Amino acid sequence: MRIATWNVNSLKARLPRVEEWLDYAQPDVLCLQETKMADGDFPAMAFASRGYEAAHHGLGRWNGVAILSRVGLEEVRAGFSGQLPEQVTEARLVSATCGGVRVASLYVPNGRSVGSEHYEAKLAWLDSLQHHLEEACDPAGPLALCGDFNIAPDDRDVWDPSSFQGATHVSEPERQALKGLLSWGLVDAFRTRYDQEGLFSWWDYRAGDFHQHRGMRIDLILLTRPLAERVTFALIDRFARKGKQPSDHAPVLVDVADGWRQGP
DNA sequence: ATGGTAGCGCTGCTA
Repeated sequence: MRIATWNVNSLKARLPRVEEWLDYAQPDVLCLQETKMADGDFPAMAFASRGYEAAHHGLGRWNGVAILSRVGLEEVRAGFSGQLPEQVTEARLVSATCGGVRVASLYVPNGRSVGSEHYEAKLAWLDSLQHHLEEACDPAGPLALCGDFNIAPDDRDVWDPSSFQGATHVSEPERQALKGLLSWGLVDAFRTRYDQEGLFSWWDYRAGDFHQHRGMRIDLILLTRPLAERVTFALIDRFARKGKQPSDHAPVLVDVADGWRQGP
């Protein structure tokens, strides 16, 4: 099964690029973030015509997450476990079961600056995600947590660690929150295949950062062990960051070999 | 150079 994630920075602006990418990358499941649209504007037909069912959770001009699947889409849920619909004020998490895998598409708050109220809200959101895992998920089951985590797991995931002193995305509390998710029973799938530095998934639009190789790896696919043990291929598709009207993020994909379905 | 670009939507916010 090929599982992918992509922060598209407006699905309206990016739809032609997403359609093109679906056609050549052929993911079985694609998680999208920052669709920046309400559910009523979601272009479901563009995906249905390619064989993808879709679940979208969006409230308007900010955030917005979706899951596209051509291997089934069941038990769709927006927000955290136990969260009532009226408690969901930002569209940052949607989950569904696709081909036997519980898939979550998530968009962690940016945090803006360390110590700000937005930063505290980011840490609180990550804490809610941790509780969601503990209450609603099973580390022994097939689970894929995909999305824009707005955290670079390690110094090798940023272009220049010294220039990120005191910045968000690399602070110790953020990295500890990510480690908490991993300790629960998740594996950073990309790192099962590559250990080099300088492999990024996001580059600021400004100052020519992409062409200067100034980026960060903040878009992650976290898999429970039954899936992580069967990763055969992983890729950050930098070609999708080039050309006409690219997102500032590249898609990330992993292939998981069959066999994890076999239970005891 | 404390800069720069993109998206939304129409003013300034978000990233």
